[in-house]
Amino acid sequence: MSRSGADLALLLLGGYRTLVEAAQVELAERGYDDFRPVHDFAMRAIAAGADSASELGRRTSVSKQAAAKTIAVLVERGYVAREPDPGDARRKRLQVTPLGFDVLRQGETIFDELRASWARRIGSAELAALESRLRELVGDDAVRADAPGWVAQAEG
Amino acid sequence: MSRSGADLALLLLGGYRTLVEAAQVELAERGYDDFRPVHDFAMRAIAAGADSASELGRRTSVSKQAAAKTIAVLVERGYVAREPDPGDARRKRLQVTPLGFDVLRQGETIFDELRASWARRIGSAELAALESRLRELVGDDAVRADAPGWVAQAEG
DNA sequence: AACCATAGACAACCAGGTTGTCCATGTCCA
DNA sequence: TGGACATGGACAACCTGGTTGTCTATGGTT
Repeated sequence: MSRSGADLALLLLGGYRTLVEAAQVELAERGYDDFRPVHDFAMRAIAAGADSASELGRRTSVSKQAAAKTIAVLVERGYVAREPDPGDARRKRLQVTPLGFDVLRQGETIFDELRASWARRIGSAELAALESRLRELVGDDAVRADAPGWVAQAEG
Repeated sequence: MSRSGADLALLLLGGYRTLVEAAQVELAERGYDDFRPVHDFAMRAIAAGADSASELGRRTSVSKQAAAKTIAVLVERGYVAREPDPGDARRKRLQVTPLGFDVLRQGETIFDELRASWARRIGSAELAALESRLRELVGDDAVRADAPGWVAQAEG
């Protein structure tokens, strides 16, 4: 029985952390090493149309320089391709590669499996209730929005 | 209605982040600038008896060097005092100062107020249920343990 | 043609971590 | 008592994921 607000915060962090750590381990076992939430965020934004470093920065609430650094690692790992934009010589067009989509899909699956295992433990209804209370409290957009800045940090 | 495991993770992160950001802002308004969870953790460990950098490192699952860096900022801000240990010339004894206890107490109060405001929004019973489900899922020790490494990162 | 906005590269810096090395001190044991 | 080992802390170099500032090349507008 926690009466303490600080404990509540730690429980929430603990939940996030538990899921992410498990996902990271599982992803590593499937051959995608050192894949972090920040990479996932960036790739999703790119897949969703952020096709340049500046645009990625804007969409993820991060400086274009920070975005460029993340892109550099994604390119190096083969998850994202960067090629000159034929229509604008300033830009380098970004594209998620097939390998990149693989890791996105697997990450998604893993998180869904983790959620399912939680549902088995406390019951589907309870989990759904937990989610909807939380959604009420933090708002729907906490889920999209500028998680990255934070996500970057809530890792290990 | 989220079916997605990824959304669940983001909701949890969003919750943590919402609380911490609000607390940070409020603490800053009360004159404690740039006080981060990592500082809170370290000070609590010191107050609980981690009276040297090495010991603090052990208790917070961090290298002694990292602990020393954190201590340096706490000392610089006057939250922690560091003085030679009379009984062992290798050690520097750490102590939370009265100012340090102030900020701890206020942080605690702020988090409790935030929790209360959440309780007003979704109902005490609902919030308590949310906490106990979460506790079931992540375990009690997620609340204590080695949050620091993570906390360090789940900031802004 | 002149001017301004934009994309991206590069460099310096910050926080909070890591590892490795080193020295001074303390402890233990033959 | 002396030598071996363990411990505390300082220092330096490095990592990641951010920041700001500056610079160049290109594009768009008037």
